[in-house]
Amino acid sequence: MRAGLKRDRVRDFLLDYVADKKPGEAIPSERDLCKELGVSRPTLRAAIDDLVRSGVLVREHGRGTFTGPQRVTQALAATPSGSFYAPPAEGKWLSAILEFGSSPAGPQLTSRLQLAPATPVLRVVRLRVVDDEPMAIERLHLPHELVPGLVPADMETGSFYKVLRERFGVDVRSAVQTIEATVTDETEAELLGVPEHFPALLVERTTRDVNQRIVEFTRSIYRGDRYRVTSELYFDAESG
Amino acid sequence: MRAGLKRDRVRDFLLDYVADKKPGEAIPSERDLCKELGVSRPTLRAAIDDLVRSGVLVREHGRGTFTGPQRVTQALAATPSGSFYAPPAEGKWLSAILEFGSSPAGPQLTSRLQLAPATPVLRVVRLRVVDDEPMAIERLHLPHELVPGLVPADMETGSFYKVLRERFGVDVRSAVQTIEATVTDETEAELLGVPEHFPALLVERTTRDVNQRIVEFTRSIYRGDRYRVTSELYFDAESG
DNA sequence: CGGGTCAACTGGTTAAGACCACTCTAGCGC
DNA sequence: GCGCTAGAGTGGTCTTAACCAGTTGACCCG
Repeated sequence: MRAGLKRDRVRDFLLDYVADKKPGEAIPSERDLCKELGVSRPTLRAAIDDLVRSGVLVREHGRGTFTGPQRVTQALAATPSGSFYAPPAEGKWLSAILEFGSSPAGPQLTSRLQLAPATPVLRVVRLRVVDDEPMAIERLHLPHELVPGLVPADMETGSFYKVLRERFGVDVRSAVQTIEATVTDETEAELLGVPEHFPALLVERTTRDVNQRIVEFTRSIYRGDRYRVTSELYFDAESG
Repeated sequence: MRAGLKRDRVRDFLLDYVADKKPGEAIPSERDLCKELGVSRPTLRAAIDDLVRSGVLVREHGRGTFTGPQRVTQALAATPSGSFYAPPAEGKWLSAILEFGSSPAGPQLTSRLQLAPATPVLRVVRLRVVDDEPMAIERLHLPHELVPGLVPADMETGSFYKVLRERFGVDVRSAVQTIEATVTDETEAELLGVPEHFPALLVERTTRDVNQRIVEFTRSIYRGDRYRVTSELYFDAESG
């Protein structure tokens, strides 16, 4: 109940429901789910809409609603054996922490993180390295109060999201991400070991936890010759 | 009424309305628009939702709804109004056909389209233009037998997928797409009206119909200053 | 004149219900 | 046995009608 919006609670319920289903399995009909969850159909449909948009569910008119063809977290896999979010389990990833410090949010981050301008924000810049080769530069910003006692070493290896969950009880749930093309500036080129004006992907990501609180805003530069975003799209009958 | 869905008519109305507005200008309040267009607020909001998702409009709680920033944002998930194929400003898109012809598949396309090397393949290069501004270069390849009698004019306006469905009975269903960063070469720069070595997105897409047949392989160059890919992700409990 | 308060906007969420369109299947008629 | 049809079930769309939650500015009081 704490989570606030019914739509979000319904969506989370469906995520849990779908978690141990195989791709293509049917979920209960909308009318049944309404009764079971005690919400109206528009609300239920709004929740399903979210999941359809992100590929978790697939609707088929007249037949039913089914789990999507694959796990969402794998849908945007980057080339080197891992998603944009989860470094590969093989453990070859390392991060060199270039900056680590707290300062007021300032005007930019105020809107990005939806905080008051004076709220302390932890800023971390890290260079992500695989097999001694620099791959990406990540600039993370998170409300400092969320992670009291976090130290740079926590972010050098392993999954940061795991640390968030297990040490700070922050349960990351969703993210909105934009990807655009750019070229490296002088600093970025040097850090990544590529020429200046080299092709690169600029990825901005806003991450939320189960309660829809904004957990982090991250702006990353990925080497254009090492990263590729793959996705699978499904059309409904009317898409042009 | 011909257009069918009210939501779509409302969306088209708003697209026209917004067409000659500067970025950041306000549009009428939702309640006023309801009265003016004779639709209910949920319907009106559904239309606005589409445009917000695709970046045409921006909402601000308590203040109003405004026209979005210049950049065209595309949702990675195929939604009726914001797919990779029918971008937001649907009505205003034009395509200049630069090449249009058939030739044997050759070694490259043999694997891409999964055809025999001698199979005739229709190759189309088109420059996509919005408001007299070049936005992208598309190189399409499709098995010629799929679209007998297709002429260049079929691809200059409107939705190509609609033509496929209604004229040739080819029902596009899914696509696998990869996005990477690149910079324009001399030819591309000239066509797109940008400097050489300008940031751009290279998008490759393999499209299949309902029977899992490969319908097309497309390689496109999108202007980096006009395109941005947006996606929404949900994590399940175990994602790291 | 300054400052706080409140009313009137704005968008945000939810409800309950009606009807349409599509899919599948059981059962009827041949 | 085969083929068609009718109905039940599914998602798709739309309406009316509330109420919640930020934002703004006019107004009143000190």
